[in-house]
Amino acid sequence: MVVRGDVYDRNCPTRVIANHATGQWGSLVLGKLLDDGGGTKRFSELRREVSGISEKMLAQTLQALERDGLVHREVHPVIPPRVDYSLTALGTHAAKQISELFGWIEENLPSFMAAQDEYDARRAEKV
Amino acid sequence: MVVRGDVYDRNCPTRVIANHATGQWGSLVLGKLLDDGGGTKRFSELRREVSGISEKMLAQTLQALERDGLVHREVHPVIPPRVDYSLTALGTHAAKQISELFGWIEENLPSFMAAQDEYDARRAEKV
DNA sequence: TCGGGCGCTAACTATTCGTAAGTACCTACC
DNA sequence: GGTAGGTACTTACGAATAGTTAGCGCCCGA
Repeated sequence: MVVRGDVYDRNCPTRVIANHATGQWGSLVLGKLLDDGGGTKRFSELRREVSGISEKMLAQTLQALERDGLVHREVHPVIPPRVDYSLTALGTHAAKQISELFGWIEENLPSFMAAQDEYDARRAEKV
Repeated sequence: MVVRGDVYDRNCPTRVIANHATGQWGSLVLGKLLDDGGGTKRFSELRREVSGISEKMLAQTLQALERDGLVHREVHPVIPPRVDYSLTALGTHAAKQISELFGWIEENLPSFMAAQDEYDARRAEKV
């Protein structure tokens, strides 16, 4: 009787949410929003801090995360326009997990690079 | 002097690895490989268990994960062909983090669905 | 002998993505 | 006073990426 998702089922809505949260841009946006301890960030701040993201993808990503209830969006009707983004309780939990994983990957970069070199070397000698 | 990655830098190799590990298919493959406690899984097992993945994407995903040193690939030269995939030490750690996040998302599916409904309702009334 | 499974790969197509521009308004500078 | 820049987006279009289909050589069970 319990309602529980299953990411391994292609028809489960869980998978869509997982993709938003762990996707290329979603994960980075969540990570950056966590950075300043649950504070708020503006659209243009995120654009600058998440290097390489386009305005289109940032807008699209933020909308998906907002719909999933991971991010809170607050519009201030002033000129120039000002919109603040922050993590919800749900979003904070997700962001912490992602951020932890990313931190671990960053620390272990040398191991990954070594693995890649080894792989490429093995490939080269077999050809 | 410390070599450490930065996922927020578009030129850092860390980002590529993060994308492989958290991407749509990579994350699910890692999760499934973790499922049987570090055992091995065959190509066709993964294809069946990760619902919706195509053979092309599974092959591509496994190659990327192998190159990054997250997955170990062992070929048995028998007929019919048999290839076993398993997690490396690096991969096990990553898979645990992903799996934890996915489990949490699965448990909280109702919260996410509620957030989406609320978002959609707000949208509808404003139009 | 016919279908199916094994682990891929190659060719083709649909979908998504990134790039560049436009929007409407304001501030600062020369 | 005219131009350059900043705000938060949206739209249009070409490029990259993902998914679909088919094929490979070999074997097994029906």
